[in-house]
Amino acid sequence: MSKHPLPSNYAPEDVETRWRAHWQKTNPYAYDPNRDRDETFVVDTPPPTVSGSLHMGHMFSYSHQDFIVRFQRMRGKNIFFPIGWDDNGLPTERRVQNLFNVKCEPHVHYDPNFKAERGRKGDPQPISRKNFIELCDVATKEDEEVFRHLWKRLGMSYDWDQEYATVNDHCRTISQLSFLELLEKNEVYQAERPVLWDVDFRTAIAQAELVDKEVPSAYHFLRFGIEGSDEHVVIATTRPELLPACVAVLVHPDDERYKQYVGKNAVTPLFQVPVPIMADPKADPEKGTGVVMVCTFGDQTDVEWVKTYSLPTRQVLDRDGHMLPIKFVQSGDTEAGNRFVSLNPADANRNYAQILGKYTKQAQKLIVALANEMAGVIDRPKQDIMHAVKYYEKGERPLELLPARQWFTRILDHKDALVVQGRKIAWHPAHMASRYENWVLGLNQDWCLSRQRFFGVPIPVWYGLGENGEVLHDKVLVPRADQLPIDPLDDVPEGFTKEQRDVPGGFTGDPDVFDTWATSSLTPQIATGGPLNPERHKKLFPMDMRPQSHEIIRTWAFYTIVKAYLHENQIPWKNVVISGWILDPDRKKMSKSQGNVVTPEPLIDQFGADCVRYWAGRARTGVDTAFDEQVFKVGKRLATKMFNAAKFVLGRFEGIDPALLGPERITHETDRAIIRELRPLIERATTAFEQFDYAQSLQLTEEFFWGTFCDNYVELSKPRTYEEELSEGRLSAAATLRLVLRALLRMFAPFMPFLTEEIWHWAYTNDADMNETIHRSPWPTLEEFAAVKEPSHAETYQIVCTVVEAVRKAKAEKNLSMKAPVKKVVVTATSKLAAALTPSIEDVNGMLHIQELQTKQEKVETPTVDVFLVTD
RNA sequence: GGGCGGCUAGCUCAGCUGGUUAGAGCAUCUGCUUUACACGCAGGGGGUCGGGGGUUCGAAUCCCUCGCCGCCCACCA
Repeated sequence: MSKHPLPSNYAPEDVETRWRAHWQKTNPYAYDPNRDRDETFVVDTPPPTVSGSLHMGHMFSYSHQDFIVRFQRMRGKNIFFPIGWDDNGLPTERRVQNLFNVKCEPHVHYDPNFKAERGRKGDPQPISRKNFIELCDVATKEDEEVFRHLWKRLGMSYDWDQEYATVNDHCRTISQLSFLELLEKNEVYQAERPVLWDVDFRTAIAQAELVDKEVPSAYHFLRFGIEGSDEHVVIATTRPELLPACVAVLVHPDDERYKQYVGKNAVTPLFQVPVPIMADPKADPEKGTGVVMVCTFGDQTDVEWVKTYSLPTRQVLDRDGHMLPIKFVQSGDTEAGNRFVSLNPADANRNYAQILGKYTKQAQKLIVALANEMAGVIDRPKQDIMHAVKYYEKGERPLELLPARQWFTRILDHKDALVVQGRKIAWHPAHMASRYENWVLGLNQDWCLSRQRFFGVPIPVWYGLGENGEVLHDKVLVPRADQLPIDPLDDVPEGFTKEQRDVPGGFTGDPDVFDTWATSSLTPQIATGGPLNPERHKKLFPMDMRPQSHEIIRTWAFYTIVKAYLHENQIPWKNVVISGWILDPDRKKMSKSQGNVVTPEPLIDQFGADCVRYWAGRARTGVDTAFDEQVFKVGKRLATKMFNAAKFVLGRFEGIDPALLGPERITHETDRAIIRELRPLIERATTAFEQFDYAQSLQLTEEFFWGTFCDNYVELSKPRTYEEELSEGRLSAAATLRLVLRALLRMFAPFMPFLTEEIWHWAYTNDADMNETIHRSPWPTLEEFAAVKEPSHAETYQIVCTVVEAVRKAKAEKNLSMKAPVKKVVVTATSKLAAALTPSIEDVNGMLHIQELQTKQEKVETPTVDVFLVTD
């Protein structure tokens, strides 16, 4: 690329396209594996979910990462900043099903010759999990391209050689290795127990994936008879359809209303099932009627009570949320399976027949209708309420609790240790640490790892089969590490042949896949190579920074901390940097379902990537920000200003031998004074950035650039730069302009990488060497300006600005042009100060066209300025 | 119910390890063709820093309390 002629107008499209292409060729962001760890800054990049939609939040939070990375790079750090794509999970499954009209059937075998057909008509074609995953690869490749394109346009400084996708062999191997290691350490285990179950996705989920939704509901007041008497108690329930699963009735031990019934049996309405009435302090007399029916899998408390009192298990829902077949039998018949003792089996069975096979919601309607028809069941009219119900975050119907065999990772045992780990990490902003801690302390279940889905990393185990073909869950067959990744539905365990699959005495593969977080929690190991590349892992882990948003503290951050702890007793990174959300102007979260999403690319088209990044840079860590297009306009103005200012400044020193423009040439009072102002800016902007506060750094730099530099200094120095002779004053001004702009450009570079690179190459690099880049140039330091002497008075710059302001104000009040001549300005100051200021006051004269200057020497604390305008 | 965060000019936000008349940008008003930039420049108006207590010579900044708003979690008979 040859040096570009100075364009007359700032056209972001042109500038950005050229530099994007140039960086693509020169790869200035490559990671150097040979440099030491203490010179390296390691980022645990968030892999975006590629099958999800692109939105403003992406550009927002990814810009934040890049600011910090670019700063660290300019500080001389070797940057490890990989990029990954998260393709696991439900969004991809759904996309592939629609795209190719297929469905995954875990028990169909792999067909190596299978060819998918886009937009195929007819019924979905059943294919094996392996074939399905191959299709996911095809689809996600296309989705990745969309993100890759955006990241490049946005100017993300990734090392594109360190790219990964969470579904590729490497990631599946890392994920399966992690599982096997934790299995060996007894940190994962399988158990059959009630789990949170989504009836649409037909899978178990983890506590971290729960969300509450406020939904309309109602209390139904049902009369339970007291066995052997005419009395009854009334219970209030929101789930009358679970009545067949009722196994006990509880009251508070001190509740005078019901004390007399404890020890007796209640009889459920409609089904006439006798159940014990027991006293339990957890029964709240204030809630409902103070009487609670315990259903085997009603809610978490029910599950606890069933366990505490060894109550019988009555499963009434299947995995789709339908009412299971149940038979009510006479007392004396054995109660087993779904046979429950009833005082009146005939009525009970007739009533149950009405709801058999129905989905819960419909069953509820029917059972309420039935109760209303029958005398003595309903005690009083239902009471409508709104209450929060647990949902899977991606689900559309309420979760149920169902008994199922699942794999779990132990986390309850490690709660305290995990809190300690969290405290070893610096959270930015700091208060985000309490979100983590809150979450850890509130955990009440181990991490459910297995999902009854298809697209994901397979759980790498098989089970032996018994004589009768029953699955022997105790007989877990594991692969060797060097066999990974495996799919137990296609691969065969050692010591078996493929003919022995699913036959008595043979083996069967675990049909489940991991929770996507089981893999995502390993992004550090995926990037370093983890156990597959111990040398490199040791060098890069723990990492320096994890950037992410706050809603996934309980998932991504938490699980990553869990894995690092369980595997290595380590923290995964030293810093977590949290980005907020983009809210729409009404302060609602922008999301696709809300229809308030602004798509990213048109904004880049309109304003340029630098402006979009500027917009992101204005938001502090962790702070949710209302989307405000005004900010883009401000960014655009800043870019234009920078473009114009740079062009001008460059013209002021162009053609002068750079050897004459070093810091030692800065001899003039005003010039030394602005350098004195620049020093604290460099210090503060640097400190802010070191503390991950990019927004503060940007704000300080912007203020200095616009106010101190452009509006005042450039004007003050202008007359001297137009002198014909290469006088000391002119050289001093030219050197100052050159060096201050050079520092400011670098301080803007992390935010506006395209424009700053452009300007950098106009003036600050060797023409021949196009490998030079502002992005690998050193971040400004005080040492650069060490050769510049202090001004003779510490407050010169401020006082000069006061004088300027006074003159400007006087002119503005008379509606005069700034170039209107001023008859006289009198600055009253102490003699020492007046003497010190004289050279700078000369600059003011030149700038504001003052005909006569007087410095009056008096003993005043602060200088005063009197302005005498020309009056006709 | 618990936790966290926020409430500062019309709007979006800084400031909050206590210290001169509380800041910026946008918006608004008055001017200015000033040879880098009208995508500019200068100047003005506009806030009892959510309410109420307290500590202090001094509080937007510290403490207490109340009120809204948001997020997270728990309970959900």
